[in-house]
Amino acid sequence: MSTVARSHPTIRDVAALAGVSKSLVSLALQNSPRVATESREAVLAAAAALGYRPNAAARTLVAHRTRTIGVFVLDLRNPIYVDILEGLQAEARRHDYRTIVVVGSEDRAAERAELEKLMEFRVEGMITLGHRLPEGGATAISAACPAVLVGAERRGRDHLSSISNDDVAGARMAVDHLVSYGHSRISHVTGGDNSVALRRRTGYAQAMTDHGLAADIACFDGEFSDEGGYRGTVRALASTSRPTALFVANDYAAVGAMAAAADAGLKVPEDLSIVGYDGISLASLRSIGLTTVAQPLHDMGVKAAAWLCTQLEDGMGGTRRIRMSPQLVVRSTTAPPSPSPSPSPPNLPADR
Amino acid sequence: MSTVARSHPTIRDVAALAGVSKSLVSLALQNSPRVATESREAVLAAAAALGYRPNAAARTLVAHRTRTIGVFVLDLRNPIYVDILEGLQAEARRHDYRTIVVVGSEDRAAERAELEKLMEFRVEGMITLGHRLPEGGATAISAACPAVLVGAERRGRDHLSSISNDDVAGARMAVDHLVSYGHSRISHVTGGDNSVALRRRTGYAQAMTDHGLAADIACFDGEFSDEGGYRGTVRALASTSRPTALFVANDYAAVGAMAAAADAGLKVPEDLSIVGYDGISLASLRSIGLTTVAQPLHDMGVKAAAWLCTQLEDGMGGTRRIRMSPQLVVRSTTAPPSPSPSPSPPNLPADR
DNA sequence: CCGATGTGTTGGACCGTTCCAACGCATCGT
DNA sequence: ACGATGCGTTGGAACGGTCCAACACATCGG
Repeated sequence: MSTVARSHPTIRDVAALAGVSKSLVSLALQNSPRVATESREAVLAAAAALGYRPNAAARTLVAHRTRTIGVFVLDLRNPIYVDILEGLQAEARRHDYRTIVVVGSEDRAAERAELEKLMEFRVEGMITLGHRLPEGGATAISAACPAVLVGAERRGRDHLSSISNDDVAGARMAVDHLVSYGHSRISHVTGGDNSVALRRRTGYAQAMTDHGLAADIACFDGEFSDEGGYRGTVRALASTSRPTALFVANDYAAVGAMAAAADAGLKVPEDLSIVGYDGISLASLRSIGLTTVAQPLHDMGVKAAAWLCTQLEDGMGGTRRIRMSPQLVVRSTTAPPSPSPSPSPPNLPADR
Repeated sequence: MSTVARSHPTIRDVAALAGVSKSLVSLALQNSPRVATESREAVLAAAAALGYRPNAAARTLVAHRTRTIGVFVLDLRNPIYVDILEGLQAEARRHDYRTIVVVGSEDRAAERAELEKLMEFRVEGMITLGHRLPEGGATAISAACPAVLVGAERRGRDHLSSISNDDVAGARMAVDHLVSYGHSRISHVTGGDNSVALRRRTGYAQAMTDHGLAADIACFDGEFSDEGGYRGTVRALASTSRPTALFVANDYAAVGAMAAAADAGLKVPEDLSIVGYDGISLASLRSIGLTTVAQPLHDMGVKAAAWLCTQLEDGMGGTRRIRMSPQLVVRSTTAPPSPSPSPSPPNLPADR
């Protein structure tokens, strides 16, 4: 009892059963005011009886609209994208747009093909979260439809909208916070040489300078990951004038930094204060309680969708670059430096 | 220079430019062997010149196939679904199927509508990760197309395929591991009363009984979350015969358990061993290093897609229930119980 | 009684593809 | 010289909807 012939009933089948023309069925289903209540009910009943579902392909073919926007997400493992995605979908829904999500993949060719399929589906707009578009991909996309890049800042030339948090300002907040606690030997574990990491580094350096701590600027190479944060922190702690506080490029790396501190026998925050960046939910876990600079992730998603939808609705082009302000969230990994600067450094972890 | 008229060129435009008929263009683009090389090149050149992209809607309308499978994901915040999703997409791609993802939402109506759209798109099959389908949704879906439920075990009646890990066996692994370390006072912090949590609890009880530890069975109400694990653990530690080891219902809750242990002044694993469940990447972070029962997440995704695709390709119906074996991953939160069972319990955290 | 007006319904064109039957034209065997 | 064969190409039907012009029919005002 399950070798069902999965052929879907069409509008004609409904029409036949209801004893009306297919045109009338169409009208009735869009509940046009000009169909007689009697025939409307007949149509509805017939449709229900047959389990009729309109065929989206046929509809979009004639309507020339899909009311769909494509979303490219670099990496679903990174929860910041999930938060953004959520905001974005809610807002799109409000404007009566559907979203279809493509997840970035190791296999660049497959990824590219997937994007191509999106265009063949005739998505009306695109939003990318974490852009690592195939070379020329950005312009290829923007040639086909309006697009908004989230979490990326575009340099000058191309006409793509973007929306991002102000990394420079965020980094300054982190430093300001630590300075307000009385720290001065504040080091930075970087997130690599991508543009986001670079901006955070810049903000760090600027803030230190502004506070008259230019001499204490010290950056250690890290990465946007647990491991990267661990490695950078090991090096930072081994340096001659050991920092009393660390600004780490993102939350994952900050968690790695906490592990490195523990391995070095340092207590957080007593012996070492740590500030992360991003505000992922991991940071708020009880056993972590990381002080961090939180991006307005949900809001960034909302704004991105809102702007894209107005563009689509008003048919107006034009590019906008929105930059939003992050917010410091103080938890339990920061505190004033301990009064007694431990004179003999405790056992350092083996450098790996 | 950017008020582009975004009207897409059609196959006719290409034909006109190449000086051939639209039929030939169609043939050439599917590179049929029977078009002259000369005209093929003309077509390709014209298509490139115009930036032609086939219209997926038109294609599927006539082809009656979308080569697309719909995926419903309950909650992207839970990384186990992301792992499954990844495996699933890779496998689907191998079979030349595309996937389109719908994310669960608070707004049940919106969620339902989204699912409905999926059917209107004529996805050929469905996979659901973490089923919380609108009532009757499961059967509604299976009436429209073949479906596979991942991470759910179906009871008897309906004809839906499912694939899950063997929670009972996994829970036994956790207990066996702790027993092999010499623990006997092993308590369980539960994951609530959903079916998955219930099965894990059953496995725990069975294993305890098998080891002759039936008298030591003790379950404390928790939840699949940081908070839930914390609360359950606080209660477990307050019990008269304090456990030396804890089997916690999932990894998030286990992380909460670690926090509770720390708040109680207990060291993990010296004073308390903890085993989680799921094998999410959070568990492998340096500062956590959780011993856990890992589900073969990626593989579950692969198997789900593989089975669905064969069903679609061979047109054969029939339901399968696959149950896969989880695997114990030993890290640093488990150890033999400390020889001196601390006589006076240390300061307990305030119950909150 | 007739034209105007309005209400409910209908056939058919159209959207952009794919596919099929049929075509023109060389080439070939007899 | 002529039918058969093959290759390359073509028009047109179909897919399942939407929408428009046109229709039948009743009602109404003058």
